Amino acid sequence: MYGFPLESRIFALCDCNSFYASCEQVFAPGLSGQPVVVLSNNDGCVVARSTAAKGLGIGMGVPYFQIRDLVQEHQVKVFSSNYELYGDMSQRVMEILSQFAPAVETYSIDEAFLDFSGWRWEQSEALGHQLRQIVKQWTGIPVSIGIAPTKTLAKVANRVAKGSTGGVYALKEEAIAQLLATLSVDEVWGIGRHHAKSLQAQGVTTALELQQVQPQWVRQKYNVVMERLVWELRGVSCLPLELSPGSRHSITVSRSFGRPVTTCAELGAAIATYTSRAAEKLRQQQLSAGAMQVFVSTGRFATPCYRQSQTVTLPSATNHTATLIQQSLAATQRLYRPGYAFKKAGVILLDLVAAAKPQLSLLHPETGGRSEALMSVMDAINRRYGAGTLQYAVCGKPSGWQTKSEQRSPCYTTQWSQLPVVLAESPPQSKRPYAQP
DNA sequence: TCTGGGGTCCTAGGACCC
DNA sequence: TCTGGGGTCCTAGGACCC
Repeated sequence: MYGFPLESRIFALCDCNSFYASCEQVFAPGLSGQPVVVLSNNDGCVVARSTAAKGLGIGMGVPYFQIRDLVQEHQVKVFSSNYELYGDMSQRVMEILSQFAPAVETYSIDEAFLDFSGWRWEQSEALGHQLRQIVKQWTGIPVSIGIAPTKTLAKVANRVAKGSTGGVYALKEEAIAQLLATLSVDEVWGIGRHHAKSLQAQGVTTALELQQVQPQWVRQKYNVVMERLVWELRGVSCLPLELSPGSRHSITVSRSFGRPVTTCAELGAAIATYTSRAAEKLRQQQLSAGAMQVFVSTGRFATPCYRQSQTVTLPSATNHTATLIQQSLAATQRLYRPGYAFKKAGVILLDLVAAAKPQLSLLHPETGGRSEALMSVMDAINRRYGAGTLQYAVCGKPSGWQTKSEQRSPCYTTQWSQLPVVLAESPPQSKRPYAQP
């Protein structure tokens, strides 16, 4: 009806099923087929459910306290999240995919878009099945694969694949309209709660109706993002595969607290810790930040609600922990208001540029991780080589502002200070060298 | 009592300059 | 004293994703 671009493309979306829950099941084979849920950082909400857990009616994002009875009754196995494990498994899956597809875009920790354009439809489908089998065999992770002429349609196809026994579904041109008619508009990739409600009020309730709406109207009423989406639903590819996602635009570290925080000192301690972690990420990626944002807030459901942020332009781009902590603490003092119960805070590093100077980084010799002891050594090094002075010590025993998983984490109980420390000097990356003063 | 964390992109509106 | 328009840059906030 609308026709495809001359050079028609084929995209595949490979999505790991119940990814975090599947990872846990890989390392506890007895749990295969059992109800398993994984909780968010503070053991607050459900962030992944195995198929059996979904079958019990446990919803995504549901607060844990609401399902506690259900968990007991059905002996659901509950895990706190282990992002290092999931990151590692993700990498293994992505490596396998890159061996079998010419171009792979890692879209998220558990999803990748693949370019299948070189193949015919039948070949694509066969390749999908082959890939699915190999990923399962080599990593233990089950995946679903949706194949279609655009990324947005590949998302739709993936939903079908997830529901089918084969785990692979190819959406050909002639089947698009029929499938979209069965999909409600809020289930389309890129249509969130807000836009769905607004569209429904305009009489656009299914994905097919959205496909048939005038792109110009959508652009005027909403924005260019949704206009692209309409074209994509029509089979016209507007979202290319992003193979080399440019280096990060921002780095965030934020947490909600285990209990309400009311004093400025405690709030500062939390923010100093987050800043330290953010600076670490910065150095790992060989970047420096030109600005930073600090934000604090009471609980989302609290009354009165207080939510404020401060953006600070740094005198010069830096990735020194001490300098960044100094700035973040000053911002915290400006943001703090007595009388409020703070439940969350965070730090966002902005205006990232490639770090010009060689950066010193410390890694645990065995695990490659960090510890408080290492962090304080790192601060000492920053003090010696960097410009700022350390005003705040990032140490201390676990307390309320650490999450439950952090409190459980061995990095707060092991005496790593007694272990030898490895000092590595990484060469500068001069893609966009930062001007020397 | 207990409600995640880390990102991206777009737009509107204000400040500022010529 | 009165009166502009257009361009750019920046920021805050909204909306979306997993």
